Amino acid sequence: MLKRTDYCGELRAGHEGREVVLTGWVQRVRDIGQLVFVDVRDREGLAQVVFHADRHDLMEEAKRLRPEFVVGIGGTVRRRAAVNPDMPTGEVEVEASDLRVFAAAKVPPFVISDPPQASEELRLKYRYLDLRRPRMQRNIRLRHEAALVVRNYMSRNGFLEIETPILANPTPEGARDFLVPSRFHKGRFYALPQSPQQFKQTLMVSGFDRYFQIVRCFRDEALRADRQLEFTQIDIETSFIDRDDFFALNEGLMEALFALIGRRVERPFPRLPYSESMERFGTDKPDLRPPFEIRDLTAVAGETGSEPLRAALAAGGEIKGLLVPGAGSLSRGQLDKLGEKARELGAKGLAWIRRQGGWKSSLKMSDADLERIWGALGGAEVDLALLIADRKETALKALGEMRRTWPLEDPSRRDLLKFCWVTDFPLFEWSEEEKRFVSMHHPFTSPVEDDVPLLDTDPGKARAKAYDMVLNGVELGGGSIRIHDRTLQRRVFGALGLTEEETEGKFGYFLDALGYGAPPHGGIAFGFDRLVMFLAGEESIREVIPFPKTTGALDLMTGSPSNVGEDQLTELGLKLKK
RNA sequence: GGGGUCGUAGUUCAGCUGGUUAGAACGCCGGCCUGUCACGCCGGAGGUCGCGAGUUCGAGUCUCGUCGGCCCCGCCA
Repeated sequence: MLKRTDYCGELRAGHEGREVVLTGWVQRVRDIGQLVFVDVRDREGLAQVVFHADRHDLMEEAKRLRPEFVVGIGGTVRRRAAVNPDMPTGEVEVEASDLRVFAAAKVPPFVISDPPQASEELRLKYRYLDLRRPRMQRNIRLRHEAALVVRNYMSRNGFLEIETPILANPTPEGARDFLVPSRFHKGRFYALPQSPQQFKQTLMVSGFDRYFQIVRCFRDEALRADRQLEFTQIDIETSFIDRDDFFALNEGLMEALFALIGRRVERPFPRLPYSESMERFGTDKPDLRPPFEIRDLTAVAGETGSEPLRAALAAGGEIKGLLVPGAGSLSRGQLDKLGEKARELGAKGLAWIRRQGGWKSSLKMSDADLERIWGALGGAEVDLALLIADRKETALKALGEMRRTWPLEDPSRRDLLKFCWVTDFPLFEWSEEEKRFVSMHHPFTSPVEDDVPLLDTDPGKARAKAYDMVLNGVELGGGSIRIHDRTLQRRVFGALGLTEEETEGKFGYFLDALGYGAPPHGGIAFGFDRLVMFLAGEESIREVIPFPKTTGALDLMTGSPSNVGEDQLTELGLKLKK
């Protein structure tokens, strides 16, 4: 057995004259007759190996090499006559004196190269080949390094990584559970955890004080570019917590993670209450890169003579405006397109104003009135004002979406890292489907003290001690200060419409635990895959997961999920319908 | 649950208002080539047009269904 001395991708001019042994996969063979060049690839990169005619036996063997053969090569590192500046190892090559073919390879269904020359479908079917691509090797390595940063950072800050069960209880709130039938107790089921929420809070009751875990979570919901059935969270919980200190801790974690890609992070992160985020950006995960935001024009518009605006006001609506810098030269067609988009987003219509070469607007209004609105928005000559008069939520949502998707006039803004905290979320939201309040975050989230009385009178108005960390319009993580008082926890369950029996059945042990001395505590959970995706500059979570499922929830490589035999079902006390 | 889009050599794609023998590039196979590095040159093989019905004298092309990929809405405490 040839024993490797160096990785292919690590050979440099300094290795000149050294006897080396390389192992790896054949990337490409260039046979030019009396001379054969073979590029050999391993996880660190490519190296060129050259076979000369004076070693006839070796060269004949080399001519039989094909892409993806696994080889070991012994030889001497030589400086190249003609340097290849496109290759990190381009200053040297290995003059072969030994060649071992460890394995031949079938012709691969696609060439291993970046960018991939195969559909994602094919890549997923032959994932083991796709993962050989340098880009995938880099992504998976980055994932490892990110996990290492998290573990080191958390441990340095006094946190213990503690494992929690994968076989847990179904939860009445939240996403659909993956169920696991119990063979010992037929008819009863475990559920895979949507998050270790109750366990980590229980660990706080047990006095572990500072917990974290890089942990797999499971949610049986539709898949997306940024969502998988199973995904990984950085789960964190601490006791006796000061919110400012906790925010700083998490900001420090981001600082450490983004240092992996050489990016500096501006701290502290700005904080904005949910209501402000909605008013200014029309979303609870604002992208702070675009340098413009939504303004309220309700008061100004009421003073104008515009019939449609006054009618919207009379109907209880509000008027919101978005001033888009430099967009004053849009064509009528483009403006019509925007109007159509606004209607798709649920607004009744979209009005616009611009002033290049005199006032122009879709609104019939006096110049004085236009001037008034323009002034309220602070518009300049080249800008474009967009107005929506509608129900407040509709107007904000539509303008927020326009803002979010507006192309940035300055491309360098795309590269900015704009973090923020969104705080004071509503505790509950009304579920039309279930005709009851449901937790916006989760049922263990503490209400803001002042709003506790609202639990009985007007639950929809109660605010929560919940927070999200948002980066460039992407939710990286969310958490809250938890309820550590048993009585308050019961009241919240009550407000959610859970009966005494349900509460006892699903959360009995937990309420009991809270009764034995629970410290004030809180925490957060980050989407680890999304973070790595951001670090890697990828558009899909599947690019940072070695073996992901398709959006149809299939594993194209293994064929999972699969059918099971009657025996196996019977043993579990299960019978398939139909 | 809903909407959009795609499916044609091994791969990535082209294929017009339905009409002769379904093309290109890359890859693959064979030959030549002593400094290549997307090597080059010459030659060759390779197709269930995802699958199933239907319309038609005739379907890769039109219709319906179905399977699969991707994106979005709902959903994702």
